[in-house]
Amino acid sequence: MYVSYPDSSAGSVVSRPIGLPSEALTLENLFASQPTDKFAAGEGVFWEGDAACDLFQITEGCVRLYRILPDGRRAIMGFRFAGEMLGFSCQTNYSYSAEAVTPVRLRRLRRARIQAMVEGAEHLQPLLLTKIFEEMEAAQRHIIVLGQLGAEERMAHFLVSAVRRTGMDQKRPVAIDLPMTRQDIADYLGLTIETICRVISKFKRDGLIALEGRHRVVLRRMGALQELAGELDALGEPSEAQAGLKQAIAWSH
Amino acid sequence: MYVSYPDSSAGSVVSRPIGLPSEALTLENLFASQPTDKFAAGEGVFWEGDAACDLFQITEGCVRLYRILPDGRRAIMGFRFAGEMLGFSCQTNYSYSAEAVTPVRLRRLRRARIQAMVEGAEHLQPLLLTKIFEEMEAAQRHIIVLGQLGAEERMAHFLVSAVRRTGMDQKRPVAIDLPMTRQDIADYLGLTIETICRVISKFKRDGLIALEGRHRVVLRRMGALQELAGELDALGEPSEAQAGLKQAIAWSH
DNA sequence: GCCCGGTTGTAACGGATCGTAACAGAGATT
DNA sequence: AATCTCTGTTACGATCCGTTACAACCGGGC
Repeated sequence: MYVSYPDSSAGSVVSRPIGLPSEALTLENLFASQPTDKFAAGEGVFWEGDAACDLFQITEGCVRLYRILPDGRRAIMGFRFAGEMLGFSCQTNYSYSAEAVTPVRLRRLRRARIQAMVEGAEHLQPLLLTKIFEEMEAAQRHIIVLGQLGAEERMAHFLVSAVRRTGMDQKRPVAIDLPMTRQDIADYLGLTIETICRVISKFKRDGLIALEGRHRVVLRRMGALQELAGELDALGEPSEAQAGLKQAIAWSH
Repeated sequence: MYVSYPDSSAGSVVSRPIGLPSEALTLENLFASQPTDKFAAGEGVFWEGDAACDLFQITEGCVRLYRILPDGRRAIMGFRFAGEMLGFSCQTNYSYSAEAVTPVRLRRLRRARIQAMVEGAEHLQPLLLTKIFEEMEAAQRHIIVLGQLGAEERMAHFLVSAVRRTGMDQKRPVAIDLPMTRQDIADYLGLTIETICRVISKFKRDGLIALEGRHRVVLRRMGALQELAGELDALGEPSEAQAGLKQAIAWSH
């Protein structure tokens, strides 16, 4: 059962379930009441430089975020999977383009709408800050990966990091989907596609991983991979969301 | 002439000049009323993991921000020069250490104090967001430099970027100070000290730069350097502060 | 001035990564 | 099933950058 509130922006309405404490007015709940858009694999969601009017939550599929350099090189800034959000760290205009890697469903929230809601629900502000801080931490980890790690270390970090995001943890025989292409991984890790392939092959030879088709990897020796990755994730990734939230609350109140 | 307000945290007070329009309550003005701390070259200001209670503005000198990896490698996340601020993108705890490169003077603001002030002066919030967005943009540029550019391109970007920060622009014979060591530059650009030296020597041979002692560089052919850097800075660096401010205002109101 | 230590510069070498190209495989189309 | 196309894989030579070693420079202290 839902109730509608008039929205101060553009005459649209905002719905939320009644009977829940106002603490349940989370970003997730806000997104939940939005319709879902569909994108085919390879389709663009928005482009670098577009006015950043919307925030997004991926319902299904995988999205790549990237920038194209003047000379044509592509730098992938990150990936977003089902359940994750994007757009929070952008200013007036998106600082990267977003493209569907797989078929994607997503919900979008107008910024103007969120801004209006913050007026009446102050506890929303820290939730926004949380998201920004999370993206900042991810960017800093990325900087370290690109600046300090070798090819194998980068790949190991990428795999371990992918497992972390799925929630399942530590257990030895974990299988994950890597829906993006090798080229995507290369552009994300600052390497070439051939180096990606070579490293994957080496991991396979050494028994660290096994491949089940192109886009599915079994991580057979998580310990070894984590060691290769340099325990870099241990610095704040698991409790990231909690720490971010805690801080965001401290910030705005 | 100043007036004091009770501060909700720990019995301290907040001062600001009276008689000015409230728009003059900028971060700069807040810092201006703080005493300055002194640090000798090499001295630490704070350490990664410390509770992030303070924001800082450098009054004089240069500070390096870095993280130490488990295996001892050092990743320099950035430098801060006189007039610049730091600490905004950190959560409950600092995500990097800060060390004086040269003798440094800085002013510090307690976070709790700023938070309290935001209550009574809503227009402060967008100023904080601006700073966070600026650091996010810098991080994204850094990611592209480390992931996509070669050694010469990285160095060219570093030099051009340093000129941009001083304010003076485009004019051919520009001389800048690089107070940090070659090792610092190497750890910032993800290269070794020898590669830094090689590239600097090559730039000198090719007439792109001239050296006046170790820590002073004359950029003789800015055009060539900018071209090498891949016009990467053109993507938002000059108007960064304005765009950030504009967005931050939109965000919080 | 002189010494001394740390920083910086130079060179030679080796290894990691890149670029090209040829091939293999999977999925789509006919 | 046959073909086509795109992606992925492997091999090999080229290049870039890291490693090692050592010399030169600079600044501070005596």
